[in-house]
Amino acid sequence: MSDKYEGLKLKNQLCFPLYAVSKEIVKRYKPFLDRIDLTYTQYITMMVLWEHKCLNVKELGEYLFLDSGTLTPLLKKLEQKGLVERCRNKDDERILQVTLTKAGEKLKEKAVDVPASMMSCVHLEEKEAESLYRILYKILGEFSEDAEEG
Amino acid sequence: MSDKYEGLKLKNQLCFPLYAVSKEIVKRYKPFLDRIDLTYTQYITMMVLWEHKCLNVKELGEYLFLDSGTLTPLLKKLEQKGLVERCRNKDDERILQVTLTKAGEKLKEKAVDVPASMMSCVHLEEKEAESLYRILYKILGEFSEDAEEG
DNA sequence: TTTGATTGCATTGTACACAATTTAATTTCG
DNA sequence: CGAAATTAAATTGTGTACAATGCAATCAAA
Repeated sequence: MSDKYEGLKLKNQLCFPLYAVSKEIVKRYKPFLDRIDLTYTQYITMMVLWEHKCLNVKELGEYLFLDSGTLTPLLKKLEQKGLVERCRNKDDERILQVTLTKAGEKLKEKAVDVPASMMSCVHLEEKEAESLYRILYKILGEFSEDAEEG
Repeated sequence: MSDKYEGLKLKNQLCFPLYAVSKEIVKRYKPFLDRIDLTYTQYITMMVLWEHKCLNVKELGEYLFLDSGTLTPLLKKLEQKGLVERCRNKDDERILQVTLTKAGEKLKEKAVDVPASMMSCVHLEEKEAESLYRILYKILGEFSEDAEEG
C-alpha cells in the first residue's frame, strides 16, 4: 500500500503542524499586542525582562532561542520606544546590559491581561494543554543540551 | 503565593515553546535541505505539489497556511530554479496555476530521504509523537474553521 | 607579556511572514 | 445590460530569523 513517497506527504510530517500552529497562534496575539504596541517577539523579550530586570544579550538569547542578529535590532527598537536601556558593562565592554526603564516596568500592568485573553483563542482540555507543554519542553530540553555540547 | 504577574512568566506560556520548537526544528532541516537547494518553506511547498501536481496560489495557501504575500515571491523563486511553472488559468485569468516541471518532479527522488533523516533529530516516543500530532491538528482544525466562518 | 584564540555583540545578506493596499478579472444584482 | 461587490494575485512596508562575517575586548598560555 504505502509507496516510498508516503513520508513526503504534508500530513505525515510532525514539523509542519508545529510550524503552522506556531504561526497561527502568534497571528492571534496581534490584536491583543497591538493595544500595547508590541510585536510578539518584542512581547516575549519584555516578558523575560519583567521577570529578570537586567540581562545581557547572550542571556536573553538563551532564554528566547534567538541570536544577536535578531536581538540587536529588536532591542534598539525597544530602546526607541523608551521601554529599555542598553549600556555596556563597565567590567567587560563586550557585554551589553539590557535593563527596563520605568515605562518598560509600567507596561507590565497593561500586559497583564494578555495571557488570559489568548487562552480563549485556543480551546484545549487541561490534559491536552499539559501534555502539549510537557512534550514541547522535552524537545526544547534536548535542543538546549545539543547547544551546550556543540 | 502566585502574584498577578504569574501568567506573564515565559515558562507559563504555551505559545512560547511552540514558537521555539518550531524554529529550532526548521533550523535542523537546513543541512538536509541544503543538499537539494530548498529552504524549509520551499520544501513544504514542493511537498504539496508533489502530492497534488497542479494547484493555484489560493489552494497552496490553504494547505500551507500562507498568503500570497509569502507565496508570490517564493513561487517565482521556484520558477527561477526550474522546478515549477506558473501560468494563468484560461477560464479565469485571476487564477494562477502552479505545476511541476520535470525537474521539479524529479527532485522528489532526491528529497525522499529527508523525512527519515529529520526523524533522527527529534527523540520522541511513539506515543508522544502521536499525542503531539493529534493535539496540533486539533488546534489547526479549529483555526481552519475560524477561517471558513471568516 | 604578547600573540593567538575566544567571546559578545553588531552587521550584512537572504528569505520569509503578514497587514494593508492595489490591480485586474469575474460575479452579482438592480 | 452595467455599476457595484467580490475575488485572486501582486505589491509595499515592517519586522523578524538566521547564516556568515566582522570587530573589538578579553583571555590564555607559552
